Amino acid sequence: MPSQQSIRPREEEQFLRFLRGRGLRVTAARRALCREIFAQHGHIDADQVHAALAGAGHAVSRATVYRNLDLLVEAGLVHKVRLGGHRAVFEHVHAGGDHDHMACRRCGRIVEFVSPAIGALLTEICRAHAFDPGESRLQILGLCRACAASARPAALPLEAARA
Amino acid sequence: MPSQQSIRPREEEQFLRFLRGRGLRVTAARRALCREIFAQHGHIDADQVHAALAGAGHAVSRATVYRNLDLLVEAGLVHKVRLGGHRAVFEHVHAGGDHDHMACRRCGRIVEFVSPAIGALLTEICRAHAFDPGESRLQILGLCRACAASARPAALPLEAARA
DNA sequence: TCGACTGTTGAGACGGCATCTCAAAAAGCC
DNA sequence: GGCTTTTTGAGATGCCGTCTCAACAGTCGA
Repeated sequence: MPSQQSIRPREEEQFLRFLRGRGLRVTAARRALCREIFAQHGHIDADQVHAALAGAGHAVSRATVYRNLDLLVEAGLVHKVRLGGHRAVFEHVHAGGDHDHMACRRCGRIVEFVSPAIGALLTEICRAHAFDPGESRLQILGLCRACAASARPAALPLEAARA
Repeated sequence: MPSQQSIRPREEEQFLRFLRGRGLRVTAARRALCREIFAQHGHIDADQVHAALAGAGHAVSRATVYRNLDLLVEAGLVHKVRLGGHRAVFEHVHAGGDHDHMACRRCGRIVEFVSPAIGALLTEICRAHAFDPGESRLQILGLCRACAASARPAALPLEAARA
């Protein structure tokens, strides 16, 4: 059984390898950002990364956060997800990979789900339309169990329309 | 066979009924905006609506366009779709309804597709997670047939990662 | 180890899209 | 027509993200 400690630095190692492979420089900001991202659980947005870095004593500018988040995405270590068209959130790419999201409109909670069947259907659909798929986003916006329970039953009936 | 003419005003009627039912006022701007939206085909963004109204001699402010597009969405006559996290586009809610989108990263073309199988899977997934679905967005970003053909074969390999 | 080269950073300006503000105008009701 | 309330327009504002450019700091060769 591998020690818990050995897990975290692995992504940093991968990132450094990615940087060197590209001829990019290994800077303090990049290491700190990578470490901070992988110290977080779940989904985190650029502002939260910015704040977390400042909190950890590694204040960097917003521009640097955005630039290096993009690098982490390019390195394949992090996914960028836009839920609801607003601010983007970032998440670790886990080994299991390939999941989609349900976001609660009320409390903002994000739940991940996996459906290999949907992936297969998408591949089929793209083939049928001669469309070369790069990336797919599947999001369900609605109410999580807790918020649905506390919502007034007939206040704002959520039409089941899919957009 | 119903005349072609009878089709378009139907949405305006529905919109006016929606407005009256809500105690909202029927204004020239609202009628013009509704008429302009349903005179367009396919997807149209707020700026295009704004320009179309100006072109038709019914200039209204951007704020009014946004406010009333939201009303059309609330009325269930129009869908608001965010593709790629950028500017939102609006489309008529057709009778067939319930479709998703493929957007070409190069030329911006939007192709709609329908997959009842995916709808059924989503319903199932939501039930499994006790999640009350309001709306789902499924988008595939990639290259349309024409753009894929003209793209350099191995220039920017599109990773098939799903985010 | 040192210096030079070149990529990276920070601060703030900037950009796109959307929303907010508030006085003036218009709709609806009597 | 007069009154009340909603809607509108113009522009400010906000949010999220990107760009600019001078100063800084990795990296590499000598």
